[in-house]
Amino acid sequence: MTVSIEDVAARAGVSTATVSRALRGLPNVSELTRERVRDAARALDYVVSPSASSLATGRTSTVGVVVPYVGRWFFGQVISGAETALRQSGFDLLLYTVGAEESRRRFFEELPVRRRVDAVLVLSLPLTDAEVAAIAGLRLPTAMVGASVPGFSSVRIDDVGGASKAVNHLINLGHQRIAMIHGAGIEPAQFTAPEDRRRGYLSALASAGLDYDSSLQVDGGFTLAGGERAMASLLSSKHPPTAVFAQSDEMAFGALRAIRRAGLRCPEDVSVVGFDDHEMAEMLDLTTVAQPVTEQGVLAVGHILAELRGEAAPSDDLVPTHVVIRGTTAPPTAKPMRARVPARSVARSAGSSSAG
Amino acid sequence: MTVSIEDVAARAGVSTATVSRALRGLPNVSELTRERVRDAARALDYVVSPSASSLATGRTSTVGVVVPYVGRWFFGQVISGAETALRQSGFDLLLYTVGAEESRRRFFEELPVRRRVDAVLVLSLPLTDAEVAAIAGLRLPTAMVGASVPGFSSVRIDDVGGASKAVNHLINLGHQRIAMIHGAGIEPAQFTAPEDRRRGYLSALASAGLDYDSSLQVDGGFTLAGGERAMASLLSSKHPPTAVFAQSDEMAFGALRAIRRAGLRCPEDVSVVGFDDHEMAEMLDLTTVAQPVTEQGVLAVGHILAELRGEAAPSDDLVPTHVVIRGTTAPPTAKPMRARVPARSVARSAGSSSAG
DNA sequence: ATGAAAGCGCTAACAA
DNA sequence: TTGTTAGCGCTTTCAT
Repeated sequence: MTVSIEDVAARAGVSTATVSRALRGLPNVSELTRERVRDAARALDYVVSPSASSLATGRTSTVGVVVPYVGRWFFGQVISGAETALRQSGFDLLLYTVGAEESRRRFFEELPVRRRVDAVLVLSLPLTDAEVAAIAGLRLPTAMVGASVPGFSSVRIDDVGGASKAVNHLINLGHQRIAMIHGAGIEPAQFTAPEDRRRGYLSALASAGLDYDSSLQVDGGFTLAGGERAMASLLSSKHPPTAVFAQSDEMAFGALRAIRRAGLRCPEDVSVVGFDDHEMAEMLDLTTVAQPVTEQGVLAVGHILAELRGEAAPSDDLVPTHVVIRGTTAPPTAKPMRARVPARSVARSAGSSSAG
Repeated sequence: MTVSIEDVAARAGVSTATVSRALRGLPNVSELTRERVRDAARALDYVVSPSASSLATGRTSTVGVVVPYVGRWFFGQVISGAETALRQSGFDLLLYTVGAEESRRRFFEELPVRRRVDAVLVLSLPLTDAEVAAIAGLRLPTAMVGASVPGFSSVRIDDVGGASKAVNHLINLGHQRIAMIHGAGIEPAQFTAPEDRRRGYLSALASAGLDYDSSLQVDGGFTLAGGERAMASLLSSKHPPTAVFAQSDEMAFGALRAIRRAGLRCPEDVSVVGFDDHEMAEMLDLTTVAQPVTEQGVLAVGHILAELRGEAAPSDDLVPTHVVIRGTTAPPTAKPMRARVPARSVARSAGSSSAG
């Protein structure tokens, strides 16, 4: 029924060891023999049994990918990148979605990856200490995307740089009162994005010599509804901003809605820039900070493969971001909505401020 | 280093055969012995080696899931459903994304699932005849979601019913001139959604005694841009519809944009209903046809597990849909609709040609 | 109810 | 360069 290595060996007139060597491209096999073996294998439609091979080598040629949720553009892209890179190196991808509380608990409790994978990839999942300990206990090469944990390789975006690029874009347009809708530190400690993006925001303001006004920082909780509320409160303040930097596109979407509902227009009355380049950002014509996504999966895989080969110790990657300029940002207008006299006549130059 | 079944056997004072039986819950093991074995296993932190087990049984306890693309809400949900169901039955999920032409070709050429999985799940991937033949050649239980192929189990939504429910909703609101933006048959034959949804549309019109007007059927190519063009052309016709049924939410989004750009309003001037309940539908307040998504993954898994147990032959499921009423549908207004001049068409800034 | 032993299909020393 | 052989860790007859 199933053709085994013995069948191939018999047909090629060699031993099974030779077949194994020949098919895996090991040296010390004459080209003639290798051809013979290949022909036999092809003729018999032979496929190596991964279980047998794993059992013999102790390797599984499989990487476990742990992800909170699959159906979001971002994760999909990262997974695609990872899969391509893995497949290229002959690895399979075992998927674990642990978004639901229950499944997450079970995953870290039972660790179903044990004995099943050679390495682990954790995507955008800030881990608790106990969870980190569980993963560490596996003693497998592990890489994380979107979070950094000592001892594991990691791939993250440059949140600080991205945020300051976004804010610089607004500054270059001539804005001076620039608010920020942030997501407060609701998540575990490793989720450094809110803090990093805040730092980027502050440093951009500082290096432009702009005042820092704490009343211009509002919490949007990283949700659309939160962003809407935050924007509404900003608009109703006595001295509203002319531009807003939202720490996520979702919050920016909410902000757009709030602006519309307040009877104002974007970008004529208020400019908005988001962060993420969410799938819908293009559709809603949102200026935002984009990150290379697929690449992060590829990089993470690079890390674990290197570790697997014993070539490298855990290391961190910080990937750059760039501002995608769309229709929600424009120079401030000298409208009565603003109480202060705007400093005008800064060249529009949308393209020039694009950070590559 | 790694603890094996022998270690457990030694510690429990039984044979390896007994350990195997005890741990797998087989009968013919005294409760006392079973407890002893369980304790030993727990104490040693024993985990069965899947490779060894696979090699011995010929089963992999793994299911291959083939999907064109991971990062879309729909696929994510289906995968989640499938994974939960699989995990519950002790199966792992091996992921294959074949969206890219290249990866798709390689998948069906090399069939990397051979010897690796016990069954295959194909999600929303209309297969060519050659691809069907390749999968069939695996001789593995196979289920498809979103397409039906003779010989394989399948799970699909009731496209005909869904479409007619959507159109009935419009009819119940009082609409009489109801257009349809469809996606023509660009895909392989198995992609029956366009045709089925058209049938639902027609049957709803027919049973309401409404006239059928072929000029009210426009192609939107299943894209946002196409939907926008289609809607624009409908609006510019001499006798525009008061309501539109779009065969997909994406096309509906485009339609909404066209309406806005024409200076009209939805639902005051035109009602729009979509199909899919896309992630963004709620955000854009789109009335649409929703389908149970996670459930389709669960059902598909049910099929293959049943086949795996030899309990069932391939069979088909048709899952129901329901209309989600939101803000884009309303009764037609009495006053004749006329397009106003778009006030802001010039004000739009560069880089916004997302509708390309 | 339990044990002994023969594989499952491959890889990796070790020999030749 | 190639062959021999001993595992890898489990399951499954077949005995007992």
